[in-house]
Amino acid sequence: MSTETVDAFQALADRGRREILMMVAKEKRSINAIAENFDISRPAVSKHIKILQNAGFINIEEKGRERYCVLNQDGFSEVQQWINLFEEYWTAQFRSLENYLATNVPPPKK
Amino acid sequence: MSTETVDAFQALADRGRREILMMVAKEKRSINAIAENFDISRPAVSKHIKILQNAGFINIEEKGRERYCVLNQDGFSEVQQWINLFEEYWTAQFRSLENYLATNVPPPKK
DNA sequence: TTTATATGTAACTTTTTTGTTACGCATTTT
DNA sequence: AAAATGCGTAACAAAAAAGTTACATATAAA
Repeated sequence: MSTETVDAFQALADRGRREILMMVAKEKRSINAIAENFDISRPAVSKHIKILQNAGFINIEEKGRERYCVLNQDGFSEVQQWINLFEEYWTAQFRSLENYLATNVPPPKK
Repeated sequence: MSTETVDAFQALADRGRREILMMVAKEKRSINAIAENFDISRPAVSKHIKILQNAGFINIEEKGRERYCVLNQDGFSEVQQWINLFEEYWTAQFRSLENYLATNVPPPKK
């Protein structure tokens, strides 16, 4: 795992990482607590978490020898913003459908 | 490229594929027209497009020997829905911040 | 009917990702 | 202080993804 990924979409490409985010959304969890819920080894989970952290999806709260993961909105916003770039396209599509219906389909008689 | 990917997030993991979507959002394009805008070979682009199609991001309109790519909302919706799963988390976060401010920070004197 | 164009696909090679084990280093616990 | 716990990281191995070239096929143009 090239743990230095910073790309939000690449970070989400892995099913396991998405599951980690779901888990952490339910409640703050330590790295080991997360690893217990997966089949893969703890070091592997550790790397996934680093990737998620670098991509801005989670923050780490250090507490003694434990490190708790909490969600970070940054990564989510980045994805959301990208999705929003297409907003214009869909509304244009919708308007052209609307227009088509208005000119080609007779209105329902009440 | 294991062209059979169906996972929306995996489909978006590749920068080039995201760029293809942006291009197609601007205007309907044939496979070759898309390939001309990339450094990679046409067959590589062809595979990317198949992946995007399988993941529900684009539809193909066949027209003679050409194949035009147009956006398909399905893939985008899938991503959007996943992002929305975390809605609850952020509103809870917000409410707890609100609550903190209300109980710990004095109101500004007008 | 030749020739050119648009595209798909198979067979590989190269790069990236993902995962593992082994080990090190703090911080708790006993 | 000694043992146990929580975690990071280096050094691989295995698997998946991405790209290439070579070739096949169908449609359009000459």
